[in-house]
Amino acid sequence: MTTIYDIAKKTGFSITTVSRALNNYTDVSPKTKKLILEAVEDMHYYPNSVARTLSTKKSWALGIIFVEDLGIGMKHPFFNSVIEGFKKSVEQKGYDLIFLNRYVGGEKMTYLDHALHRGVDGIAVVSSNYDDVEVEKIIGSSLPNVIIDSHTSKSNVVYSDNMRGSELAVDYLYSLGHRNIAHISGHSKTFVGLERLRGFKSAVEKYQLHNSSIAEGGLFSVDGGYQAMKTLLQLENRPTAIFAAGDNLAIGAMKAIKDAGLNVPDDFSIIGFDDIELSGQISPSLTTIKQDMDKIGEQAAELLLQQINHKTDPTISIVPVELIKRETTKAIK
Amino acid sequence: MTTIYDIAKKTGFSITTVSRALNNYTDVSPKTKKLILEAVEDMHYYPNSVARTLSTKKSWALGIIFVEDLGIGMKHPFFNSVIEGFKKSVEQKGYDLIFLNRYVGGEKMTYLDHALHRGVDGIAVVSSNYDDVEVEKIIGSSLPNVIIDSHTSKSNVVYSDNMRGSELAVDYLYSLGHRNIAHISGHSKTFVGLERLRGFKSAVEKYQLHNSSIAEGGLFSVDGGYQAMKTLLQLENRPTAIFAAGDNLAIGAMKAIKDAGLNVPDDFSIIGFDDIELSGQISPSLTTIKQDMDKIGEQAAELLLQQINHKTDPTISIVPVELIKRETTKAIK
DNA sequence: ATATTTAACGAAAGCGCTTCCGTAAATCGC
DNA sequence: GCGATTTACGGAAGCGCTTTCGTTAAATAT
Repeated sequence: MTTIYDIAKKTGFSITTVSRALNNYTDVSPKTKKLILEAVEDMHYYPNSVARTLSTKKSWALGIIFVEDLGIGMKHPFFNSVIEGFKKSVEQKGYDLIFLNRYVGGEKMTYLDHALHRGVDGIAVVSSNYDDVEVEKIIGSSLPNVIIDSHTSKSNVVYSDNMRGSELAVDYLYSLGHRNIAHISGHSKTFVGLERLRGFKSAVEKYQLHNSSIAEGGLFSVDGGYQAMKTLLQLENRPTAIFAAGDNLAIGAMKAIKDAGLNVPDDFSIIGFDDIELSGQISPSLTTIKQDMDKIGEQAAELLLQQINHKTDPTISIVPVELIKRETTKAIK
Repeated sequence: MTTIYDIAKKTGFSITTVSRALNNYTDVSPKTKKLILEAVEDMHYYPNSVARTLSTKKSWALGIIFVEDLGIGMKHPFFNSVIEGFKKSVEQKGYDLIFLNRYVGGEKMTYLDHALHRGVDGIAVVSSNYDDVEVEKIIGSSLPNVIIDSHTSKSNVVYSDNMRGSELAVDYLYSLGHRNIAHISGHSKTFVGLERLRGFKSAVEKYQLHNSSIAEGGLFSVDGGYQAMKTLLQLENRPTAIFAAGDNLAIGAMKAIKDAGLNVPDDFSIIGFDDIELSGQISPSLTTIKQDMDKIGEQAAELLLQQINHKTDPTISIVPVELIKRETTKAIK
């Protein structure tokens, strides 16, 4: 491995000058700078980021942790999209992304300790859980951070306009003539589950839809949606439309309907939330509230880098959602 | 930030002894070790991994780079599954995962340079491209590495038993009575595309299916499959079954068939390759050759760590595949 | 001409850790 | 009991950088 010393020896300058040349300091003459840069090229030198980090306290690395309940990790269709958006943004600014876990050398530690140990410049948290103690620690720390899909006033947060999404869904269903609209809700320990439910209730209130029912869908899994729909099917006062708090819930519901010998959209109109890849591919394709995952990732990156660079105050960013009309919704006859 | 010096000062021992106590060296008495560990606990000390890396040359971080042509990054359903498997395995061994890009401080550099710069202990490459010059550099370097889904004799590689997968597919189609089987191939610049094609040809040879045709599906995209199927539909001697080199290709083909007013599986039987999440959810659900992504990730982790720890020779690991029978295949009448 | 500023560079300390080498005290052999 | 090992610890160098503080020579001002 070639070091700054090798460059110094080859060019005859001191390591101080070499370092300065490399970092575009002013007090090094154009001539020697050129000489040094040539040597760098020749010897194929690249600075050791570890050494640099040790002396500058800046690692140019961002930690990312994500807590999700399905146990599918990176396969999570919403989170991986957000992370991709985040990754692209921060990479452009020269940051690397490092996935933090809770093990270091076989020993468990907190995410925060791990981040501190690694010396990351900031940390992005994607967490569905509302009050994860680990996440709380991060929020309360002095390490710059941004929280995605949860809420707190003490840190940067970014999430979709969940309430508005619910309204859009109910508005559309109402405009199609539906008057008995049910909601399959997300788990109440999740921020988004709560928000979407709140939005639903508010919309239902707006239209005076008093006979609307709500079924708990759990942790946004297909199976959760399936089970919730089954209870909805038992109802004597069956809904004609279902707004599910997540696409997977909606897909599960569709399965349950199919298994019951009924049809979407003829017997039930369905709207999901997320617009994951799958939703456009299945048949019938799912009408849904689209979250702009790329944008969420970008926003998270921006807020985080802002805090790192300018020590800004906690800010909150709410990303607009959009109704995507597809085949699972139909005017009532 | 508390350092080893703080612990030394508090306990009255030298930093040498503190360091030794922390690293389970033998020549420190149980008594002082206990004292030091208590102080560590009290002061909430955790070693600075940057400093440690600088002096030990071991970063406990693994780089991961992936090159994929669809531009979807982490959203890639096959790759993200593999990465998840890899991540889980290496995390257990105490390694962090760091995503390498080609930019450092705004300047472009090679992946290899970046890895060297960051001081990772090893690097995993998931690349569909057969002869990416960047990947070649990594393979040729002295940095431990493992290549997923490509082939080389100069490094560790792991991929599915692609040829066998093709055989399984054709075997099954043949057993259902199909005698005119077409293949929608993956791009010839990808290793897996080539291998699956090879397997297809060999199976076709085995059964003497001389009128089988092949359509180029390109880079495993849904649209590629759609286009390929359209050319297949023009054929005067239409196939009765299609084996696609990827699930997305198969899904695209199904779309084309549907758009042509035809039906799967009544008019065409279809088999894909991958078994991505989507395949089980669409309707009709896709019969496919399942790749064990978790296993691929695990194997990659194992080979890489082996090379890091014991400097083993390049080894190749081929992961078994499995036929998953679903609804897109049907016996010919 | 001399005094003063400026430009261009080097010495050395320091970031937080590991580890080689050395040494005093405790333990052992007989 | 005395020399030979062990045991338990500390000093100090070194990992590859950045940065503060000088220093010298050239450029400028007086």
